[in-house]
Amino acid sequence: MNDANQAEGDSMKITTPPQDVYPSMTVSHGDGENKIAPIKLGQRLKEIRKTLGLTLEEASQKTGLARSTLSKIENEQISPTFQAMQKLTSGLQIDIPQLFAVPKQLSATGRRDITRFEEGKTHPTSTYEHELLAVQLTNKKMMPFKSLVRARSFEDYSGWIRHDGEEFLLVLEGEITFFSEFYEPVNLNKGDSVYYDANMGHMLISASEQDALILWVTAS
Amino acid sequence: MNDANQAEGDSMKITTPPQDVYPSMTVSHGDGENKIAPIKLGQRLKEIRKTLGLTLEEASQKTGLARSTLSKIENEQISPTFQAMQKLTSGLQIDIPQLFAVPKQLSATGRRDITRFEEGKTHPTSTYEHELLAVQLTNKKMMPFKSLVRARSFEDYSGWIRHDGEEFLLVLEGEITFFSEFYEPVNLNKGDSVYYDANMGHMLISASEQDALILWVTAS
DNA sequence: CAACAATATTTCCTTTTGGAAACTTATGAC
DNA sequence: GTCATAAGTTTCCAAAAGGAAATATTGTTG
Repeated sequence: MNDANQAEGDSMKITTPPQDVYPSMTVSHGDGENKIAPIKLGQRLKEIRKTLGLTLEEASQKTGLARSTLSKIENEQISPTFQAMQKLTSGLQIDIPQLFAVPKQLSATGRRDITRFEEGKTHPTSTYEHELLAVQLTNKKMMPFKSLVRARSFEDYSGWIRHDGEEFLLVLEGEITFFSEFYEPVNLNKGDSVYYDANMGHMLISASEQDALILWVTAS
Repeated sequence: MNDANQAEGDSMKITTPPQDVYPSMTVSHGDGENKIAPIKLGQRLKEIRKTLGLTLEEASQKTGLARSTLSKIENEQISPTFQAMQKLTSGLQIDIPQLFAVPKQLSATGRRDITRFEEGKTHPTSTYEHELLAVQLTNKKMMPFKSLVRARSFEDYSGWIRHDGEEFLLVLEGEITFFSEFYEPVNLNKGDSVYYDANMGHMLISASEQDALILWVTAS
């Protein structure tokens, strides 16, 4: 289906998308492989402690965990409870993500995930039917998903939807009414879109008899 | 046994978008800017499960943890072990930092920008006809735009397009062939989407007779 | 609202963790 | 080398987590 003619174009128009769109051009080649390595908690913890120049006894004092417990954790003899991990991280002044930091998330170049039509991960709720896209990639900057907005009424909701980040919404099919905390409701038809701060209360309903289909992208 | 903070529960349960949506966390190591003081792990987990539309039973299947255990974790009756948390995060496809993300409440500026169908800011090039959306908002986390893809062959380009950030693409009309540096070309039809690291060279052409229409969202 | 099904919580018991102390292994001084 | 001391590991037991099944709660249908 694809006769990829790898022919390298000579010199034509360099199609550079609108300037506003592409802030900076960084050409960096990465490995191209994005592996989620298994986390060796104990090992990692030991490294951290050593780096800090602490003995088990000192670490014990700082964290409030017993020497023996620390030893066992480091040697992977036990799996610490969340509670213990909190003591660890606060006592040693490290933050949790650091503990779990997958060594090289940095050069995450070369990731790609295709989601075919209606083959996303669906998550039905009473008012929406969400279809998550690109679910194979984690740690994304954006979260795209489609939603089937059921033809219902305002009363189906118990309050504003509100969450961190910004949201972009595009109507793919149908017609919706978009409510938001600081603005009047607006009707959005197929092709219309709205970009808003998701901390602002918002919600939407299908404005017509049929269900509406929208695309949603969120970034925090 | 149950100091149970069930109080605020009811009126707050709203249909929020899927959880992967809220990365809101410093992914990379680095400083300790993170205040991870009040983590309500159970509460947070419950939210996540709900937004994924899962029952305890289903979550149990996916994670391999017993229903009862999940329940107890969600209700903060036990402090899960690291092992349990790993099962949780891998089973539910969430990543750990996310679990600890402090839902930081920042000033909700309440910005909003509606772009009506075909009323964005157009930006024609030889290969595309871009239509920028939500142009009235500056300093956005995401840059959404539609593009009419005119390019028909590889030669229309002079090389890979490459820029900072991540990109999400959804085919609105027509059919395109998506080329990328580290993968084989793929054909994408209406409704298909792809998410990729924009540092990876990429480009696309219309695969059919007509021009294709796509939605593009970029975040850096 | 009874009856039923689906979901969530609690109980009861087994397995595992966490801690004090005993034990073992470095590291040094003499 | 012996002795002394610090660092790390293992033992043993109380306390807490994890799982199966019972119980409670919620939601649906006639």
